[in-house]
Amino acid sequence: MITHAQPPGPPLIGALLRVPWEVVRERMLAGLHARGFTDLHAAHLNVLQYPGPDGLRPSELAAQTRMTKQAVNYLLGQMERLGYLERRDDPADQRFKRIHLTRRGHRVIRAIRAVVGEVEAEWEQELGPHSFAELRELLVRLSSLAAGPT
Amino acid sequence: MITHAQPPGPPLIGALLRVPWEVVRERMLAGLHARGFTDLHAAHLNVLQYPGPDGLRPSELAAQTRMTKQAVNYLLGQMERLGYLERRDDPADQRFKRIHLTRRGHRVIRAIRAVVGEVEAEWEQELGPHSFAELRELLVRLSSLAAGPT
DNA sequence: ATAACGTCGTCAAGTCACTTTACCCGCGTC
DNA sequence: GACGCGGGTAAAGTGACTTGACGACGTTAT
Repeated sequence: MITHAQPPGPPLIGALLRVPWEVVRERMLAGLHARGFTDLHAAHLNVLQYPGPDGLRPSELAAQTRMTKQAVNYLLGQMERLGYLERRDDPADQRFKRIHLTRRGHRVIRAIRAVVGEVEAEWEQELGPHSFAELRELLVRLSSLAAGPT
Repeated sequence: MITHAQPPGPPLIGALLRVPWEVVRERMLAGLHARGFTDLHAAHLNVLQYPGPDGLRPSELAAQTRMTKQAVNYLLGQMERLGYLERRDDPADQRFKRIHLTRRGHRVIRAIRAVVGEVEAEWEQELGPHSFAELRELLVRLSSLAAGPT
């Protein structure tokens, strides 16, 4: 432990959000590997991020994840080869494609939710049920106004 | 807006932490660019992350940011060339180096805190002072037990 | 004293997740 | 039927890393 010349000041909301978020992210990846999905990397979590890519067009997913459509397609190509999803033609419009999760893909989504559920349970235990419920509700409000302050 | 066959379930704590964190991260970078620090990229924020690298050894910073020391050194080299910091020999032990922020480096740290302060003020306005204070306190508890559950 | 050892910082090469640029292909419009 | 547009994709280039190796310094054992 080192004390600095100038005090760091109060903890910033940036660090306060970053630290738990990184914990969740690491637990997700470790949990997937532990459940046998050893061929998934951290980058693939971006494609699987809530609520999942099933039924979306690649461009929609790109907009949602704030990546270029090429970057998304690069990851989709890998995950298709690994058997997690398929890119089929949209029957209504031949210009579009639709992402369809395979059974394995759906299992991954469930696995992620299970892992996050574990983390939530641990935190609920540590913070107490009341505090944890309050935290969740505040985060819901925060992330809804952060996403679209309509 | 598309409704899916299977309901997405309640919003996961992962997404709830990720969305606001990404907002903060984007605001930090945009704020630095707006204040004239246009030569900093997203990766440099990892080096500057709370409470900042001043006085640390490269290895300590690597451990803190969970990067390899080579990755940290790569970024430190860039930021040294850009005039944000210097790597000097530790006077007590010639094996070590110490990171010293330059004046410009200290200005960046202050700029980041100012930007995050703006975001905090906005969120406090939207959530109300009481709710925001509660959110911060809960996040402090959460990220302290996430970091080291001693 | 000096030799062995353990880290720290760093150089070099390789890898991976992207970005940039460009193109083709359906569909709707003029 | 030519046109424009937007979506998906292929190819090359870039940046942020990882992996592997190594010399320098200080600490410990001989």
